[in-house]
Amino acid sequence: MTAKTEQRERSHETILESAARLLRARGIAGASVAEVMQGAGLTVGGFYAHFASKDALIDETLRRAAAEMRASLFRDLEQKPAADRTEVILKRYLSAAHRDDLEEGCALPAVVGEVGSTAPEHRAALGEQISALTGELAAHLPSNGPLPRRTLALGLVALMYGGLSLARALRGSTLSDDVLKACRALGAAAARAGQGAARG
Amino acid sequence: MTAKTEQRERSHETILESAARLLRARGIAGASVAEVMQGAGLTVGGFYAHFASKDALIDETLRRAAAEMRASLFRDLEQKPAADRTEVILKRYLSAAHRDDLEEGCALPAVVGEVGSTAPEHRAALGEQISALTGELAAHLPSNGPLPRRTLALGLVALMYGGLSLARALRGSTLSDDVLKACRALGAAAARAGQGAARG
DNA sequence: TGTACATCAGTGAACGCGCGTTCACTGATGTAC
DNA sequence: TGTACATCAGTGAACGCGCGTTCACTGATGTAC
Repeated sequence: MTAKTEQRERSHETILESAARLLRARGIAGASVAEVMQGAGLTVGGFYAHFASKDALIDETLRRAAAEMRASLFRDLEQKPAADRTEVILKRYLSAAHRDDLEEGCALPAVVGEVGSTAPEHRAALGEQISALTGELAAHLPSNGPLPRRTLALGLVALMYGGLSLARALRGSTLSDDVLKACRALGAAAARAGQGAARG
Repeated sequence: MTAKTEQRERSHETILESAARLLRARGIAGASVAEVMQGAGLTVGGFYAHFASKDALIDETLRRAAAEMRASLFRDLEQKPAADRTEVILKRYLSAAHRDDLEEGCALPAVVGEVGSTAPEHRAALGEQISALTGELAAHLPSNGPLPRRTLALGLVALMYGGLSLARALRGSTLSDDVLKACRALGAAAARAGQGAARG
């Protein structure tokens, strides 16, 4: 592999990392091509040698960011007792640290609203990532309750996303902390009920 | 009251209605002043005789839209048995009809993400409305369970917002319907558990 | 190994566009006498 | 009641700005002989 090719791949990677940071912190519209390139130590003009369009960049960044999120959310989960895993996941996702780490946390709060209103072109990429997250979460949930595993997982994804998104929007107030706490409690209650309501 | 004053008030109202429609369908950045005025049958220039800035318009529109949402969400609830009210609320908010009626439904999906990332200037207005919604919801929940009423209410608000927001973003796929259904099921399970877990 | 040419990652200025906001203006309504 | 002037809701063109995208170019790297 030539030095030129290496350089190119390194730049591509750096651009994606810069884009991920900006996407998470400022959303799709807020992550301008110029600023993404500046964050990668490059200038605007070179962008189109790496990506066909801003939309292509966003799709690729979305996929990357979601994969990173899944990796960190489910990391080392086998070490925990099966019965505790749901609560561990809820605690990780709905933590003050995650809420406050705008540049490295989950990208959904910055992206979902725009996909629903002004950026429907990213619907497919978002759908894939929501499916992947739900599937992986379902695999970590104990089975056999009144709620099908996938139903519980999909509901928990919506609850976690909703709670984090609201908590970020309300950052700085006690209401923000209350939202996180309430979602953790509600999620845990639902998981217990959904998995073993018959046990009382 | 003079004809001039009446005209002015009518215009103010029409602008707010147009703004509400655009805000719900396209979010804060997507609701441009020019298009809001056009939707009210007026031209751009006249806007600043009615509002100090776009931010002032958005704050006022947000308050109006949230109040309308509460009114429709809790309408005629006294007619339902107390034990069914939570599920009625979940069904109303997490319905396909609500998901598909972009211009008249809840404004939160179009607004929360932006407030969290690029429009923190509306944090206070949003916080007030989330508090109001949570308070009113809590008042409709039966009390005495392991989860405090307000905790349950706050969790349900996050779940409902999260579910509707995701369902709108994924509009057109079966996944979107699945999200609504899962959130209704999870919300109902949590409410039952939260209110009377001791009963088994 | 040394030279001449080709490649191509990245630069930086320019484009057309839509944005929020401003402002000189118009013309219907309201007021004073 | 009729006339002259004041008010003010709304118009429409213009502003400066940031956006995504294009493109002629530079200069270091790679290739051929």
